[in-house]
Amino acid sequence: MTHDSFGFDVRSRLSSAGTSGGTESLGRTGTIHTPHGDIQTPAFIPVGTKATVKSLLPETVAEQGSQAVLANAYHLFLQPGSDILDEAGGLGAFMNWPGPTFTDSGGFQVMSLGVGFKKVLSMESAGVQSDDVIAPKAARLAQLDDDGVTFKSHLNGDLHRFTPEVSMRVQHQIGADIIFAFDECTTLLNTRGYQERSVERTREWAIRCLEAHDKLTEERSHRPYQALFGVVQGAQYEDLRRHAARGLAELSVPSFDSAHDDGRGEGQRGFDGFGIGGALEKSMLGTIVGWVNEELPENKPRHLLGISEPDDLFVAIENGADTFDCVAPSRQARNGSLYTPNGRVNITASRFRRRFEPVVDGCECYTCTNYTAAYLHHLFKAKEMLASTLSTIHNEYFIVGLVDRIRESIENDTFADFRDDFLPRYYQPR
RNA sequence: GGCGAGUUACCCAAGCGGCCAAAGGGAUCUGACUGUAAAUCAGCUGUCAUCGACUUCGGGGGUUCGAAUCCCUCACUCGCCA
Repeated sequence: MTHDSFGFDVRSRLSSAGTSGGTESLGRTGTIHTPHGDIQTPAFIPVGTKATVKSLLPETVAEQGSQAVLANAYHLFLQPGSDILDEAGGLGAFMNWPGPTFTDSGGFQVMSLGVGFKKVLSMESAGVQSDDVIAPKAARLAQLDDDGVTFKSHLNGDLHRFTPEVSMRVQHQIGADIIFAFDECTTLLNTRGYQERSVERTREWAIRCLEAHDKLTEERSHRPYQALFGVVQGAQYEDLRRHAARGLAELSVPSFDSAHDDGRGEGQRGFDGFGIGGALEKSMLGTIVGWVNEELPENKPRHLLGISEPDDLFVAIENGADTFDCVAPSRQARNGSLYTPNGRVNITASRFRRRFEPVVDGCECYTCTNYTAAYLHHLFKAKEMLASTLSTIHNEYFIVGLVDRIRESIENDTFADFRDDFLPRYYQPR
């Protein structure tokens, strides 16, 4: 009872013996099947917001181990326009990426345009709650209502409106293999009451996304099948998270599209997978992912949106997350912050001026096998664009490879050993 | 040889009697970045030090309660005219 072109198989489970406590672990490995290839999970998916992983050739993205890339509907809608992606034959064809692709719905952008937003907040700042604007970076560009969002383009100020239906249309035009429902992304600083209303709004939007998606899938049956993931919100509240997850998992709407029946019966459509999004207080990340994944069906993939810190990856995978995306590896690379087994280092620091060794000894990435830390240091100091390229290769390789090794450790039943070896070294005081 | 303009912290450059240890850049150094308005942003940069203290604005000498700022003088730089 699987789709002809999309599906998910669990391959092995994280043994509970390998984790703290004696309870059954939610962690697993598996395979996501898409029209453009399979993704072995857990997997880290690099972000290519505007149909490019900044500073990298698509061939290079593949060489450093990435199985898929994630682009953004909001950005591509504004520029060059999702109709152009459609004419080009879809995101993959347009950017010359033959593998699987994802697009984010634009919900997060609407949020971050509305308020100065930090996704993972520290405990201190999480203490204060308010629905007022939180430290706006500039004037608000977005206004939210129950039907959708009206916003000004950050590029030229043009007025636009996103609704669940618009997001679905845009994401169908872009044509990624996996697309996300249009959700409202709150911050930890919103009040409990606001989070409740927001979860309800996201659920209503999810229904509209499913209906619009079904219609578009029918209309555009000449295109490869696109899987739709619902997004679980609910901030740091257990009851809201569980309620949101259960609600989305149970959702199904009448479908035109019997060809893509997912097993819930002829003529019904539900989500193909799920995203976990929204405000996450770092110390609760694993707990929250666990609540959600206890409610979500085991036979569908779960994507944790916007996370890639090593400790977050371990704890999220242990709690049943399958895929991740995050801008951090590439952004930090461009800003000179490189990953090592002993934590991040700022390659622009003067101590690297004469370090004629790889950034990470023994690292098998293209950068470390061919260039020295001193050379990267120089490229940054000289503001040469090769600095971004070489650093991004290293950082993406590091995080993609880290998740690959976590996957292997689950299959070898050495997850806990690997984690307990890796994390203390990575976060040791320097 | 004559006339004019100038000399400010690592560099460029404001300041033209007190609010100046001295604007603003750059550079240096350090740090941050979690569904990318990010090749971005923040802090630091005379000395010692916790408040605070001490020595700076080409050199020297004056005027003044008080000078980077006014006067004299010397040195150097750059223009234009011989």
